[in-house]
Amino acid sequence: MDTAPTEREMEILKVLWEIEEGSVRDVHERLQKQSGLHFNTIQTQLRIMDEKELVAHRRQGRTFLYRPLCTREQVSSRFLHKVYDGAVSELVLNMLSSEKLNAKELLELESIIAQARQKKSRNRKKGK
Amino acid sequence: MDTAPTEREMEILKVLWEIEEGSVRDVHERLQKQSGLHFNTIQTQLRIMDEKELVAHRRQGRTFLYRPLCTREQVSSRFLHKVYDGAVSELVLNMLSSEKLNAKELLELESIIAQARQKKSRNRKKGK
DNA sequence: TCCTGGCACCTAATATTTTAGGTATTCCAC
DNA sequence: GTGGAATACCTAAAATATTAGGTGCCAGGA
Repeated sequence: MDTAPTEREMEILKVLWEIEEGSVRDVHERLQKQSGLHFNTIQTQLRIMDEKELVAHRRQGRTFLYRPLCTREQVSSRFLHKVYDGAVSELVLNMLSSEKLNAKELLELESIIAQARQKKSRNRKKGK
Repeated sequence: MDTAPTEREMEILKVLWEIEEGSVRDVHERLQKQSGLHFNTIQTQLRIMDEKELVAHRRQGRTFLYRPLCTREQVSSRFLHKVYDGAVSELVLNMLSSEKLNAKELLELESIIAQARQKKSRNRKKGK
């Protein structure tokens, strides 16, 4: 994964992130409703993405099963650095103002971070 | 802002977010070191971005001053929905695992969210 | 006045992405 | 076997993004 995924490649990756592994048909079916794209279009995209090493494939009988090589973490990290120069808190601040989270969601978020922090301090004590 | 900014457009937008408003020259100078792009290249990009309404311009004497119409919030929100189907906590979870924040940064993050939550509950009481 | 530098504006070449048609092969049902 | 369906593979057109050359205008200094 060196080149950033294009818009369409992202859509395909998203499907693969969900299903973990799938044939052209699997991806096509899930994209069909929204996009109306031709089967071959997806196939070609996947071949190109294979060349770019955004995905990899293995054979199962006659059909190829594709899996993502590029992860959501990688894509997100790239985005963070591209748009925010890596400032996570800036990003979060913007999310809070644009996404209208309810109290429960905010609480959940807070606890996610608290947990990460506690885990970190535990590890420090253990000398990890 | 309807079409998503392309890769290059994003770089230009990022400059405009920083400087708020600037001429082709301003943008070009800030991009020159990294990218080595020609002045006219930036000018053309800005013209196209103007057509797409990613930016707007006004005249100051003979020169155009461009400002971003597309905000970081918009770009981020779009990203969130495209990649995570809008699940903020998923995104944050991934950020926490990929970005290696230190304890201080985590604490800051936690407090940002706590503040947002408190503000929300205050507003609820006031019936806002 | 004349020249020069900076700019908008026009134009187009090149590269990349996006799309899908056509062919060949294989497998399964009949 | 034969026909049809599903698939990989090959190919290329169309759309879009990226890049920069060239022209002409105008303002300010010589």
